[in-house]
Amino acid sequence: MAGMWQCQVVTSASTAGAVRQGSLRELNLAVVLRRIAAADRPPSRAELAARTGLTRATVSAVVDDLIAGRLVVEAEPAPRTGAGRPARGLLLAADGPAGLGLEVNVDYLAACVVDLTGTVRHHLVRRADLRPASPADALARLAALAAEARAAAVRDGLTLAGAALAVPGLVGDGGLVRLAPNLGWRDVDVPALLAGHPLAEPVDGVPPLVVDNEANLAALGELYATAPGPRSFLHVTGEIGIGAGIVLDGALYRGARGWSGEIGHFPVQPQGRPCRCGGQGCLERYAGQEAILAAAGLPGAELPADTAATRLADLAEGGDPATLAALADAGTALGVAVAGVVNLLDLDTVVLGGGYAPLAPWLRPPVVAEISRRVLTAAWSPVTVRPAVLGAQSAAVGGATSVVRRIVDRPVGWLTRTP
Amino acid sequence: MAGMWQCQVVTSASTAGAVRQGSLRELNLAVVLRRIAAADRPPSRAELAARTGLTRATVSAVVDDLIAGRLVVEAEPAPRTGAGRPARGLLLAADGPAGLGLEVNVDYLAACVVDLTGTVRHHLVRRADLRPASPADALARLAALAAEARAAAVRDGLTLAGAALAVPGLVGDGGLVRLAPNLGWRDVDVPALLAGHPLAEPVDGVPPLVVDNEANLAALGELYATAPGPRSFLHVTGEIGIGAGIVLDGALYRGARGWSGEIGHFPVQPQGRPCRCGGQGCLERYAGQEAILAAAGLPGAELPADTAATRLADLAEGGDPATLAALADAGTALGVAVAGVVNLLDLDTVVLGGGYAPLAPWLRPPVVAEISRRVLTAAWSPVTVRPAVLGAQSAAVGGATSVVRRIVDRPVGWLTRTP
DNA sequence: CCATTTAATTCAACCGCTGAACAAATCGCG
DNA sequence: CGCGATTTGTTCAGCGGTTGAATTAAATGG
Repeated sequence: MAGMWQCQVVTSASTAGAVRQGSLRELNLAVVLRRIAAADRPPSRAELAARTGLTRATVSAVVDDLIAGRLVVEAEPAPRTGAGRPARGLLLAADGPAGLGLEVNVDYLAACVVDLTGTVRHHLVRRADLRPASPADALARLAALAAEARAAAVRDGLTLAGAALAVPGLVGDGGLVRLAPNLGWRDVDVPALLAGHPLAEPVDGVPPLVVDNEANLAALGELYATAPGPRSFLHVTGEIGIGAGIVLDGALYRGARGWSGEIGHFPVQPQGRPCRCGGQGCLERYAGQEAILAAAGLPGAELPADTAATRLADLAEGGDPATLAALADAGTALGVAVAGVVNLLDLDTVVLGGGYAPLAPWLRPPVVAEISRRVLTAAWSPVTVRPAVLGAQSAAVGGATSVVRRIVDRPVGWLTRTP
Repeated sequence: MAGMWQCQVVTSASTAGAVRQGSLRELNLAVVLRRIAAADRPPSRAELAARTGLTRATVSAVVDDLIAGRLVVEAEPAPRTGAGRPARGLLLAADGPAGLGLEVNVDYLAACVVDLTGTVRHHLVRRADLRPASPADALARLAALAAEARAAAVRDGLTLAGAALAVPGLVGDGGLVRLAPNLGWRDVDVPALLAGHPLAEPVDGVPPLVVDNEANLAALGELYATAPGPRSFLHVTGEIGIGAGIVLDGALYRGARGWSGEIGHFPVQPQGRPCRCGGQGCLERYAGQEAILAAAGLPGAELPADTAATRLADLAEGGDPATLAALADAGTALGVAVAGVVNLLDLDTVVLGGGYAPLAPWLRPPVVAEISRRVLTAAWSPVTVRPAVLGAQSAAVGGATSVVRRIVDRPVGWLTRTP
């Protein structure tokens, strides 16, 4: 709201369709459910009414719908408050819909199940070098892992409401992976390759699948895991490539075609090292995994991403001079890029995720230094730089959470779907 | 808070309040009015009903409200169509509310009046070197110009619904100008200095004032002037400093504190020329007005912004080698920065505004070249680079338009305000 | 001149929120 | 132990606003 005074905030004016009679209930279901999800302790109907501005009567009716739809349950132990009839707390249901998060990466496959409360109920990881595997083969193995996760969810009485697949590459419309360089994928049509597998077809209770970039889903995971934390931030994922997820006002910014966040080719040294992208001096050539390993004098450029980060962290912990210097240089390059982004987008939080998370103790100081050198507004309000709270494989968790988060944001979609 | 009238999509994770009964009409007023504003020819009630999904009965009721509130008029000459009762076209009223746009810049003051249809009804410009003037003096002269514009609007039967002031600097909450380096302003409290002047106090029919960055308002002006054009783009304003307005999905992105768009200190040459910001090799030192003039061998670094741009354009037109080389270098530097932004935000349109607009014929080629070199996704879909359709002083027009645009986006605010 | 066609209005029905009254459940005090 | 105070949650008439169909309005075409 800066730059504005006498500022009228508009309450959700959609450019899309008209607001029909039923939309009222649809919107209020979302308002109440979001409030329940965001509360730190189970709120009562009366409290929700006071907070939202709705009547207690309306809140009761809305809550009845939510309970009937298995999205909300009443907390059994009534929390003793002062005088008066004791309130019945409302909680998100832990045994209702759940989300399935999947990830295919260079050296592992992952699947996880997250319930409506955001709890990770299952998390399966299979290490495997997938670079030699064909896309069809990799996806077949992923489907098997997904079936395993789904069976575990069913055993818990959960209903999978959808699935999200994280891939390290550019994703186009319809689940088409245009390019995933480190996997060696190009124009891989994921739904087509999964045809026949239960994941791909929305029959029965089987969910449809959305495919997204791993950096995007990791950023969403961070958003949900830190709620109510900052609602706008930059989430930088350092792997072989460097990706950024941009969260603006609580929503992931995807860009015109869904390809936002390409920070790896930010020019940190325009006359510097040539890059395979055709440019020169790209960030990736200074703060990418291979560049850091090379600068630290480590041979294994073929190391798995998290192994590489752990190796570097161990060496830095031990005070290895070459590693410390490599990390300082990488942090400076990263700081130049991050400062540029912060200047452009006026963000107050930067999250170091993926392989950068374990290296944050050494990367953070140079990043902070570059920010305070280059960001003009840093003098008025500081920029927070911190490691991601979710560690590696946060993309799968973020994807699964985004599935259930969609239900919280628009519960009518779930309510009208269940028999 | 991201923005003043940023269109919130209903399904977004907004913490907004509850939807009451009256909100229904409020939202539908906006839906119908926006549809009328966006139509290329005056739509009938029946057509609006079909497009929005509302009933004809509802649309009629809504339109009655809008006509009663002087926001909409019926087009008199009924456009002859085929058989059946002829439709009565609906238009935005040209004699209802209007917006006042103001601009204070280094070498001129401007005021303009824009009516609801987006037509610029009046545009007053006073050339004056404002650098020696005190903020209070500059604002007093601006207030006189505003009064003149207001009188002209009243003569046309227009009602000013609000005013927006563009300043070349960082604007904080409450209309506080934190820093406007080229004006020599620091922590200037605009509303306080205007106290007593009719602009500042919302008495009578006199509008309240919002203060905003000139690059932001210029970008909004471009958005409205090109509608229905691209809904996401980067608008780069080249003056003494370089500012960027970021429009994402039809709304100006303001950043966490309203200070987004600082592109002038994008690192195009990290080991390059030192900059007054403390960094090195900032874009401003290569593509700012002073840098271009110096490289072209022009002495007058003190030239007014538009004069400087015109001078350079004239010289380039005449084939002056030094000027052509200076513009090529500036374009390359600009292209490096723009490519970084496009990579990050996945935008498909870049607009060269302000002083860059007349120089676009020479700046565009190197910018395009850098984009195609450095933007990975450019291969799949091209990035458009073009000059701004509004010339200089577009910020005042953008500000005035933003005032009336706010009414279109939330007509209930106007309807409940008129006696 | 009348059937046809499309536009706009009217009106009873209905949906969902409101506000107030009422029932439920617990605490505090005598 | 009992009764008022207090707060929660539900019930119900009322009402704003949309819906859908019927009705009126105003043109074209044979």
